[in-house]
Amino acid sequence: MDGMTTASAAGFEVSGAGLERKAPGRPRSAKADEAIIAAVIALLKEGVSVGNLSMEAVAARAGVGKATIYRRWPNKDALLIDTVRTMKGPPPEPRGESVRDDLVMLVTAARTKRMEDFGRVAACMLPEFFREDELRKAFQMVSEPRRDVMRGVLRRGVENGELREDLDIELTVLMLTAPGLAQNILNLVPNAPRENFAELLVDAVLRGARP
Amino acid sequence: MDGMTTASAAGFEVSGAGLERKAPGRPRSAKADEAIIAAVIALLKEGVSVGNLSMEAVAARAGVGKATIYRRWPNKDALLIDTVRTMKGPPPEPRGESVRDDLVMLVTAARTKRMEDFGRVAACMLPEFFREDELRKAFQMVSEPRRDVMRGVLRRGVENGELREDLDIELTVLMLTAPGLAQNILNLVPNAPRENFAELLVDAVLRGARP
Amino acid sequence: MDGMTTASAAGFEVSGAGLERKAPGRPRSAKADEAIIAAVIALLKEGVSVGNLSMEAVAARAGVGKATIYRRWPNKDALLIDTVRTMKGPPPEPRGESVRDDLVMLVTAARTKRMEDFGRVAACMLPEFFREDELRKAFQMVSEPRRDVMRGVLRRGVENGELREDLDIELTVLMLTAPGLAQNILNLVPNAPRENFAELLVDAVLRGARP
Amino acid sequence: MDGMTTASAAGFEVSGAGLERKAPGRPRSAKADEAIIAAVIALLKEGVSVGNLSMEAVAARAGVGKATIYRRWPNKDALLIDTVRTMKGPPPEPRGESVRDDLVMLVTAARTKRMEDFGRVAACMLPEFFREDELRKAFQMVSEPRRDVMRGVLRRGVENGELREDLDIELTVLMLTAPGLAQNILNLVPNAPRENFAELLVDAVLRGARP
DNA sequence: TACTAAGCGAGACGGTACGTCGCGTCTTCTT
DNA sequence: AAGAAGACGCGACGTACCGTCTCGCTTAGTA
Repeated sequence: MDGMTTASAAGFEVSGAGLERKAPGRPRSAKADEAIIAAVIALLKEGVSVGNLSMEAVAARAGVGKATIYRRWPNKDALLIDTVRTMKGPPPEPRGESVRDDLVMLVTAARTKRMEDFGRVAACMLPEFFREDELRKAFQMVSEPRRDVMRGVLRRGVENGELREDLDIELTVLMLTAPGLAQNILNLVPNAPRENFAELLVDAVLRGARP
Repeated sequence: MDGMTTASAAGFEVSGAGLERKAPGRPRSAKADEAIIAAVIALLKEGVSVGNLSMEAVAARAGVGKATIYRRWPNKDALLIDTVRTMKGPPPEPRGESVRDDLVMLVTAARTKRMEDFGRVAACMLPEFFREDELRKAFQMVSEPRRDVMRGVLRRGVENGELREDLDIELTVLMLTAPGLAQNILNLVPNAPRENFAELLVDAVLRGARP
Repeated sequence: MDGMTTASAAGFEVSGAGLERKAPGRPRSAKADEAIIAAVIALLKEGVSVGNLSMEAVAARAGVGKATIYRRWPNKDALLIDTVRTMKGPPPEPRGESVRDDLVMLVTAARTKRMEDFGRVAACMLPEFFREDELRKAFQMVSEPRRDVMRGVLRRGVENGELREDLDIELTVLMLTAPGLAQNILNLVPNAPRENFAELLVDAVLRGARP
Repeated sequence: MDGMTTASAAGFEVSGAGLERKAPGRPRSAKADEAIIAAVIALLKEGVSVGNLSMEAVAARAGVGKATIYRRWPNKDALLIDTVRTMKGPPPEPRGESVRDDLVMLVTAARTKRMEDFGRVAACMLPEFFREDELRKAFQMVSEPRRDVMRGVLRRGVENGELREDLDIELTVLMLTAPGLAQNILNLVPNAPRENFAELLVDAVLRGARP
């Protein structure tokens, strides 16, 4: 699902099918796919809030007809989900030496410029989550691979004795992830530490997670 | 809140003046203020997402003309800010016995039904924060008093030796607050602990915060 | 009805009562009456069409509260009727020498600058006539005295042999009045004569009205 | 009218171009054009005054979105102009036998039920003429063809000796047209003749127009 | 002199309509 | 069949006035 280039699997659906017959008629233009996603990202970077991001503007910016967008995504939400997916890219791979270094790397990776842009878009979709639970799930799936990597690191730490045996993995994931979210996506807590944030956070968590 | 009864101080303004002459003309109806806020809350509770929450519907529900809303708030955002302020109510007061108990109480208080409703609305405003920084600040001000209470508890713990002398207070506040946000407002992390969440979180944090 | 100065008889009513007891309380300000009518006229002269003439603007221009207007006139129509009445003033008096000269004078008097302003306002009320027949009647009453003068001149002409014995007086009044209306009020016929209009019209009509 | 089928040439513009390339995109629906005009006429016939004629009501009655109206006409005036044009239809053709009969026919034709409806609408637009001179001209153009027919008849009468050689054609047109206007559009003169109005008027005018 | 009742400027009130914008769909011609 | 273009029905936006209703303050005549 991560490696696909066309948007056809979006809209909350999983492509499912194995070998489909080649469809008749003119094939969809891959160029259009990219132009559309790029247009969304460009507009968002220019400061257009998602509420103000109109499909009309996206189409115009991408040099594409509105129908071409709706042929690929059933609505604005689905388009945004795929945009988010594209922005995130593949999860980082831990080096595997010390648990602390890996966690610092993972927490840091969640706070790059790229992820800030991602957060910007993500935040814009939150309101819709209350309306459309499918959308929320689709969004969670975008981040799940990264959390899985972190779970792996923590499990490794428990196994090799670096971390307490009875460590609550899910809670620890949340403790390591949520502060970054609150900063990136919400930017809600005004005067939280910004320098060495990852180290500070990981150390604070590990202090209570060691045996 | 803060003692002000009319909504006129909302919309990002501070009333400022001390004893102003009574404004001429018919005064604004306090009944309308309340009816409008109540209508917003009612509609949100009925499952209307903020994106779908129309000023027209609010006016109709409140039995009020649209102009009466716009006379008080310049736009939907400002109205929602005030709604949020109203929904939150005053911050809880810690008992002052053990730091752990106070923190558990504070974290729990952030996860009541009332706060969930609050989160629902808050989430809907996030997108606008990127457009309008004033709005973000206004929103942060709504939550700041609660965070101040938590800071007080932590400082007390540092002073009486219950907590490490070099504890990073802001980081700890973030660690105690963010996971709840991520659950309440974002509900983004699917399988995080839900039972005894407050105890589990506080204990995990304290384990690394004790001397 | 023509000589009254206050607007109290407007709104399609006739004052009726003879000697009323002086009402208690503060009496209505004659200054306000005048200021309101003057404001309407001023605004209309500035090119505000009646459709765009808002009671709010009238009140502001007159330095008067809206209620002060509505205390005197039940609605915009009634106010306009009275404005029209004021603009017209009393009908002219014929000299009584030759029928032709009197008619020329009367036709001319209907085309002064003052009457053009009147026409401007009058035109603006026409649409309402289809809605409110009372309004039409009230308006007709404003012009009736002038037409009565013309009827008198024509009847005198018939009696003293200047005009045909079987002259249709009403039709002749219409023939002498309507062209001026069509020019003044409607300005609908683009290239009709404008110089010596009154003489030309009266002579053309009389040519067929002499014995 | 004038052969144009879509409303696109209305709104005070002249289509101008000769053979334009077909515009891209979905063409405007001719059905909508008709439905909108029909809705206006229907509403007016039901007694809705033009002041009370809301675009919203027109859209609803025509089963059309408001934007569809505004895509064709810039405002209510332009829509009414086109409605008026539609209501009027082509000018009547004189038989060409006697001048008197032709004039009676023309004056009569200006007083049919259809023309009364027309007058009803026309009256409603008068107020706007003072604001928007373009509108007045557009309106005059609607009636001009009919006046041209009448000018033709009068000129023929002058040429064949039925009418005075020095007859003022424009003035005579006005004398024959204005009384009907004053009755139809204004209904301002209360007790003017209504039976045989056309014959009476034409005879009165001709009495002074014969050699 | 104080009381009472209405008028007054100001402006908020519940409404209705405005003209605009964006949604997601449709209909045209072109590639 | 997909594409660009753009019209379609719908519904919300924020504004402007309507005619009504409070406000606190004159401004008279009556007590």
